[in-house]
Amino acid sequence: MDSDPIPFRIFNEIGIINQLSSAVLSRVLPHGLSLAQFGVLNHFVRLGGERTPARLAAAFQVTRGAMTNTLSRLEAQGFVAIRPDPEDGRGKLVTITEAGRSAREEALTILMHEVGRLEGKVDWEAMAEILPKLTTLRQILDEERFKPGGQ
Amino acid sequence: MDSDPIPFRIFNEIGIINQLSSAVLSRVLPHGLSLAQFGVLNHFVRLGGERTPARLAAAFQVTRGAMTNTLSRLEAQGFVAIRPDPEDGRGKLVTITEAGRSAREEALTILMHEVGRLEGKVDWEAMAEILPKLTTLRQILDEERFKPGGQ
DNA sequence: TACATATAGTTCAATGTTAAATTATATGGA
DNA sequence: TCCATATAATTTAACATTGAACTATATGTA
Repeated sequence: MDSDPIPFRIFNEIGIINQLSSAVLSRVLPHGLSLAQFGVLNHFVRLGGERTPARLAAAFQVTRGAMTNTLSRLEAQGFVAIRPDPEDGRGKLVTITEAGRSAREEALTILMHEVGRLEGKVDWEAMAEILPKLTTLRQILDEERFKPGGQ
Repeated sequence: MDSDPIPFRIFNEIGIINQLSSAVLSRVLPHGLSLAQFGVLNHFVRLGGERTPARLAAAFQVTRGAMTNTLSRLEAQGFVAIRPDPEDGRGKLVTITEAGRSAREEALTILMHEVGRLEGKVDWEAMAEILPKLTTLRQILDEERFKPGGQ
């Protein structure tokens, strides 16, 4: 591993961190929420308004099929409301419900508590410093079309 | 997103980078290899010798079920050889075959080429600097039992 | 020795993802 | 207006993963 080229080592560490963190976080989420589902609720709470499924899929860098699946489950639980787009017969408009807000609130509390377990172990100051570099890398991968098949 | 606590922002960026990078890398891999399969072949080329499935599962931080699946596919393609452990009736011993070495070699070349597309775009010097911090975070998550259900 | 417990590996259902095919609606030019 | 093309969303098959249940073998202790 030490002998691997830097890019491979970076992608490898990132893959493992993602595996470890998402396994735990999704395990503690309430209401059977997945991380993807929580992400959508969070998105709505912070940005407000309505979004088309296509726009959500783009925001989360997943295919529309994946977003259809996520939204169906959220709708089945009553956490989002979906209506036809009055201005585009092909489209739909999604928004969060009150139940969705409550679920997101509860989930956020639990996630914060779980992450709190790492307090004193992880040097979050150091992590804050590397965050911009991660963001830059993410943006480059995104722009470089080093990304899923655009559909 | 800017308003999220640092840990969430870190895990979020890491999740997206992982999604983008693994989607592309697995798409270009030859012989229908998955990243997990490539990882196992790579492991054997670099470390040599034989390993039990359990040890491989631990090394890659996946469940044994997942490793059973990965090894079955590798064996079906003739890329690894699996034999009973002569010293433990429950166990098996896995190693890479010549065909596996060739496949890994070819895959590595293709992956390097794909990553090469990012040359001049990504500042790998900066990435090399954050690597130790990622490694530290990964180790903490690992030790903290902030990890999948141990089985 | 015998039994309780631990460990190795497999199998299964459920979930989330991609990629491709499909249906429905928009849009822009001939 | 008509048609070619683009876009929105869904559906489906294939796949990797988890977590739990299961079988088989080891190990340690009474």
